[in-house]
Amino acid sequence: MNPGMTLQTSNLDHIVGQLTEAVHEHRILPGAKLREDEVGEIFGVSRTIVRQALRAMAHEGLVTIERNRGAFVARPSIKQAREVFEARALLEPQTARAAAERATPEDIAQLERHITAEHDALDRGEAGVALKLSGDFHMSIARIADQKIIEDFLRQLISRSSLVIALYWRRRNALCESHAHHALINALRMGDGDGAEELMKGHLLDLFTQLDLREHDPAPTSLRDALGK
Amino acid sequence: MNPGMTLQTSNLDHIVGQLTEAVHEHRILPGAKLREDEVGEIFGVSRTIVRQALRAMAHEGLVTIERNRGAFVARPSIKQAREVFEARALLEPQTARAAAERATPEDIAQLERHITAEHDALDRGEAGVALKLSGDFHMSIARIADQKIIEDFLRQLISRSSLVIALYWRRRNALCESHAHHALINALRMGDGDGAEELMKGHLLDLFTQLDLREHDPAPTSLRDALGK
DNA sequence: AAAAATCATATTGTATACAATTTTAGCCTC
DNA sequence: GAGGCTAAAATTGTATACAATATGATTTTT
Repeated sequence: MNPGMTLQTSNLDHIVGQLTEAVHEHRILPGAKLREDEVGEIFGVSRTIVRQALRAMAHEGLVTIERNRGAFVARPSIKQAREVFEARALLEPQTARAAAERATPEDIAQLERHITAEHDALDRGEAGVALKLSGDFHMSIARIADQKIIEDFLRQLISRSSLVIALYWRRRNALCESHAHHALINALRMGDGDGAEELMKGHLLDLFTQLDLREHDPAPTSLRDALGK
Repeated sequence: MNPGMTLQTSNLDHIVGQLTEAVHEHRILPGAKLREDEVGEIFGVSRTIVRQALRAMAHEGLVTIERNRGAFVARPSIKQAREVFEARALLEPQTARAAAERATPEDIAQLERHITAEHDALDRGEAGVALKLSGDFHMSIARIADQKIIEDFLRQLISRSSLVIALYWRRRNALCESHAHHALINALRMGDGDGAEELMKGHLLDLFTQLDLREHDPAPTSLRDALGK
């Protein structure tokens, strides 16, 4: 639309993006404290901006803010974990159907590049990166469906899913979502709405049943290490 | 849970609540500017708090923030208006079903009090208040269904619906939702999940088809008058 | 007179200073 | 050594000061 435009992303967006990515990739774990000074020093901004970022992430469900105690990466309860996947089951199958009816060849190509990157990350043993890319894959489908509001909701749900997986994922080995994602792409390519809807439904159920919804606490993380700064 | 507890709602929550209510009741119309100084003076807080409040409302979709230009009550586009009701159609029927399966007698009683208040407001000619109560009615159903996440999503959708109605409502006369709401309560009382789901689906479709999705601009509002301060 | 440029004002963006609260460490008591 | 009190330090909450930008009036130019 404006090819030469220097896609200016604000300082705030950058901080939210970096922190969000780190949480999605499990470099910062649920329960970790996000001190305002520390974050501000890392990114070279004042606490004013950091507080905006943390509040934005709190609105997305990624962060919990406790008055006078600070911001922590959220720890979804077992009930919340259930609700996250129930909500996804309500939104995503229908969205996959809409995407199947609208997907262009470029859309398909982009999804395939996504899958490739996801696979590569797994090969390199970067499970966190693969998980993050998997979330991006689901977001892409919502984008193809051209439903901005549902896309927003899904962003929150995928963020929370990442936390749920960090807390309740059963096995130590990584999620292997390639097959399900491949099948979905095929349905999208064929314009098979029914198939896409069913595949997505099954995929989400599959993910959910691999959770072990028991209480336990995760190890804390050093923020500086997680952000590599 | 703690009967004597002084339900302390923070200063910030109070401002968000007051502004949100004013928008829901159409005392402040889409496009109206919310100057930080003005809001701060009205509520007796500094711009720091006001900015938090406006950003929170932006996250809910009630406010649009334009860099260096300020915050305005959001003006959903026609496409967004459509998406709002599509999303509601995806979430609310299922939620009504869940509510029908869980509603207690107290829940029913509360809903009926709601309807009464709504009716009274209409009798007094306070269309905005009635609209706000109608939104509360839908929120109550989500609460009864005991789905916090969907409740959050629905809050955003109902907020946006209020803006959509302000912009695109066809007739000058008020929405008459009493009948649909009464029928819904009956289904909930009977524990009739199927009925509740169908009634909600029809109710939302009914609302949507009464919109006139054409462009036009609304009159601006004085903030002080709207908040009565 | 219309359009453009300029300056003054108003408003928002960010950093900093100070207040309020929590956390931590030290010390005492038992 | 465990528990509890006190004081210091660390951290967050809010207001204010200053910088950057946008807005609106005035003047200048054509």
